[in-house]
Amino acid sequence: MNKSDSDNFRALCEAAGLAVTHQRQVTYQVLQSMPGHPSPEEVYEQVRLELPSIALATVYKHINVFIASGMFHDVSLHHGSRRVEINSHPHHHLVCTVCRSITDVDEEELGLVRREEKLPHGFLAERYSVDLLGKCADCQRKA
Amino acid sequence: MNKSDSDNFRALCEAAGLAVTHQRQVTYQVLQSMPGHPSPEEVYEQVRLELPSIALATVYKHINVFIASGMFHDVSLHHGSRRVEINSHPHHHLVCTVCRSITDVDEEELGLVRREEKLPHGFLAERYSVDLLGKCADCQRKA
DNA sequence: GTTCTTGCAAAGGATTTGCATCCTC
DNA sequence: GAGGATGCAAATCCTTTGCAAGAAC
Repeated sequence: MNKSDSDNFRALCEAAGLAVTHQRQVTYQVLQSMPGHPSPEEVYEQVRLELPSIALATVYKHINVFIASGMFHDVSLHHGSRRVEINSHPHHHLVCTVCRSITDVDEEELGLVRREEKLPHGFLAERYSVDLLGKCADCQRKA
Repeated sequence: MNKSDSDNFRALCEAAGLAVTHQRQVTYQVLQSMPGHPSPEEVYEQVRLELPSIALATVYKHINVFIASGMFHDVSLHHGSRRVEINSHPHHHLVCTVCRSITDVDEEELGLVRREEKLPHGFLAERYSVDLLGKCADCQRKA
């Protein structure tokens, strides 16, 4: 990690009220260097190359505080457990980032239009699902 | 369950190659009657009101076969474990329903436009995330 | 009668927690 | 030095699996 990256990380930690530890710094740097959407296990495997004695639980804690501080995001903001979609009408989801509630919105109600164009990577799309991430009325009131 | 619902369920089971059991029928009917996006636990609680001796594992099996047969869907099609979003550029996801791979697409590349309109339920949207569900090039080739 | 399904208990995977020790601030 | 962070092990949560007994075809 060069000096400016390190300074940047210090600044992020200060803003989030986090202590700057060597382990945290390595986890952060590994995350920045990873392509795609790694799982905690995969991050752990990479971090372990540099810090062989780090614990998986520590990497989990790092990921959790990084996400809580907004340094990274979760790919999926849905609940942790499986959820069954019952509504068979085409619709999308209002997902509250505070209470994680999921509310359906009918496709027409959303006002979202997709121009017919080819998708990259030769991907064949069958349907699409939109998550609008924000705050539900209840959580706005409480804030 | 009235006669036409019951006939409908029989037809769905036949199409999917499933035996019509009393437990399955009750689980199906409970799912149809539930609002929102229930978890397997929540479905189990409801089914248990009618069939006190049903096992949670059975409800899990029911949900799995129903989803596999397309009678219901999963709310989230992402991987089961947590995934970290590293790409900080506004983008969306191509999600393969076969191999569950997730590929990023830049916002501009997607050609999706949202008209500025109010959202229902007083929801305050901060950002939105689109999942395009379909088959990736690899899985199309293999099929 | 054969095959599929159920209920139970046990196993499995993912994630969190408690706690003693160690490191930042 | 006080408070937060680490590593370890155990605990917890969610989900699946193996299997004997029972029900559907």
